[in-house]
Amino acid sequence: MKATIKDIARETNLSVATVSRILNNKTGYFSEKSAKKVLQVAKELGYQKNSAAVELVTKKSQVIAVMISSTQTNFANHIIEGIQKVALAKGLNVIILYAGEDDPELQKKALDTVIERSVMGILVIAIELESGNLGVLKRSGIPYLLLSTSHTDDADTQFITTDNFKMGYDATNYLIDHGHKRIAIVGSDHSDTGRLRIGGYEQAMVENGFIPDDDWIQYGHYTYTDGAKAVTKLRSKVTAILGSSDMVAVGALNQAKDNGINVPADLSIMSIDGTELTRFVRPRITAAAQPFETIGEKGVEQLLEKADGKQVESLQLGFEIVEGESVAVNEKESE
Amino acid sequence: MKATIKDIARETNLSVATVSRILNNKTGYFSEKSAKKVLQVAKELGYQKNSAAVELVTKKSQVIAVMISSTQTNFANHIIEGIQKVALAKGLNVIILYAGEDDPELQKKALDTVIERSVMGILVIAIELESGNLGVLKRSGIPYLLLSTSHTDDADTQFITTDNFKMGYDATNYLIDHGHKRIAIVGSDHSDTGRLRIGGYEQAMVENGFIPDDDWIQYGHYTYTDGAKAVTKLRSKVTAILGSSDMVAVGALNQAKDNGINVPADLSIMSIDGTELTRFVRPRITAAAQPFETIGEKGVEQLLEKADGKQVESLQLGFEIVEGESVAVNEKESE
DNA sequence: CTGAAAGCGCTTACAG
DNA sequence: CTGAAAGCGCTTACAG
Repeated sequence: MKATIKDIARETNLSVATVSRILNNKTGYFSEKSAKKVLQVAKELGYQKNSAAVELVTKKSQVIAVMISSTQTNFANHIIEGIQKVALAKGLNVIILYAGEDDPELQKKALDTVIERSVMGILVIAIELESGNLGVLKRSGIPYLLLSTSHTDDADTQFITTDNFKMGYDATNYLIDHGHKRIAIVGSDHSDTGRLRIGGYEQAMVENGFIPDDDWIQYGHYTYTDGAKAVTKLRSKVTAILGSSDMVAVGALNQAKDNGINVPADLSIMSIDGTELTRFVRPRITAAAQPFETIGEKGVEQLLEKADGKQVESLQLGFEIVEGESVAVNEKESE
Repeated sequence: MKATIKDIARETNLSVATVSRILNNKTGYFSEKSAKKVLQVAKELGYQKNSAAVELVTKKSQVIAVMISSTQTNFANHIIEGIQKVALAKGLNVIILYAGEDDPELQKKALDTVIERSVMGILVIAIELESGNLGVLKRSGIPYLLLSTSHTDDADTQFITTDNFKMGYDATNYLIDHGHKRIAIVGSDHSDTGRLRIGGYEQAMVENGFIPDDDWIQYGHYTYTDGAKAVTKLRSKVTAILGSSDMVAVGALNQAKDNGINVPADLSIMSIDGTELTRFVRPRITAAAQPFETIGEKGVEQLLEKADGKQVESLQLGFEIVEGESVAVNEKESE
């Protein structure tokens, strides 16, 4: 039988009101003496507050919900770590829900769960919400923010990402600086994220007078297989590949090895993400490394602002190029 | 303003009792006609039930809580996928909480959160609960199960793991069958899991007449660094290394490469876990592959049994050896 | 098939 | 500094 404040009230000969005040430390509304008694008895009884009751009466929750995709995104963990860190500091609880990335049904289910619980805010990580579901989210009135996805065509929806255009641009320029002219970008999809990365790539190419062949842009879904296929398809048409995720880059690296192509001597490979995966392979992959943990931290901070009724802006964070050994100077074609 | 059943009752000229029955589909307690009206109005009003209220009155929840370690365990995702799959089928919600592995404070916080919400069950993945915290969990009266950790000295606490002893035993025998005699096991800790794996290793060695040198058993915490360090330390004292996790094995593999040691020609490497990580590196690592998804599925099923008041047993699941290219026949010493 | 009523465990104006 | 009371949104015996 779980103890309630009623039990504590009985034991201490105080009212439930006073017990409640003491347990919530409403300073000034109780005496030191009562407090001591109550805390003592609460401990003896192993009292645990009932969140359902608290939330029902206060109509607000101390819970942040995080929705992540159930498919393998190897960076979600890092974002969550950032979220946890800030949440802990602010005394908030975090619950995580898996939702399929492309399955509107599963998205809806996760969303319903979260809305039923009237959490104080929702952070959506790397999920393209189906538009009906985005509508549900909006109408719920619960503050939300998209992390690591952009959705630029909707003014009400803020997001936090790394500067995708600049990552594409800078990474491509890094390869160009190493003497590469025939460069492919592999594994981006047709979402904003993908378009921006490709946009950055194109601008860098064009600024340097290189017009990409059609097949230098290989679309995909940021997967290992996208990278592997591209290598086989492109063969020696390019001297460098920019993978739009670490997974793409590793897929490309392994396929190259399996095809007897030497990385980086015959083919340079670079990636966008820069998770530990790039350190687990040999050669280590040079990457535009996103500040995932910061995305999570800023996410919570912005969400709290929104919950306070403040206007917040979408954020595009910076990044850095972390070098591995997967990019070589292109001797053959350098001037 | 969120709609409640009261609003629906007013609009439909029915009582809240009837509305509640219809919304919960208590067949037999309402007419088709009323049902149609209620459902219609509920939709119009965008009604979402308030879980806090439901849980307060029914005193039970439809939520399974999953506690995972915040440190990098690359297999937790797979277990969670299994959990999600079964939970979805049973109409349960899953919430995930991160808790530090070695930080009793963080464990306590996660535990409190979960107990406050009186979830229907708790699944603890790969966390060694500090004993005070285990006590808290027990006293809460909430059914729980440990996944991928064993805690054999406590009869009240059930767990689901892969057969750790047999994994150590079979993997070692696999290496012995390939002509290896000087074999190290690296990265196990002093928990039950670690002891069992090492126990299996020792038995296989001894049965084949090989007495392990002291330094062939390198303790650790299943980390990349454990693997890397062991390679440098052991040099050519052994011809094969059994990593107690994929991370250990990859660390060993990379350090070997960095030290100019050829895998598998000069050193064979094997691992326990068998996640996708073993497929991302070259050579692919031969591994005793745990059925993580099944662990998750069985976890939910057993938890539900427990919630029904049934007695459940701890489970030790089978596994299979998945071959890569990281183990070679040891020519030099084979008879 | 339907409704009135009690109650889940808590918080918080209001009054003293 | 303390208490009595109302009420959060829902479910469910009980009575009809």
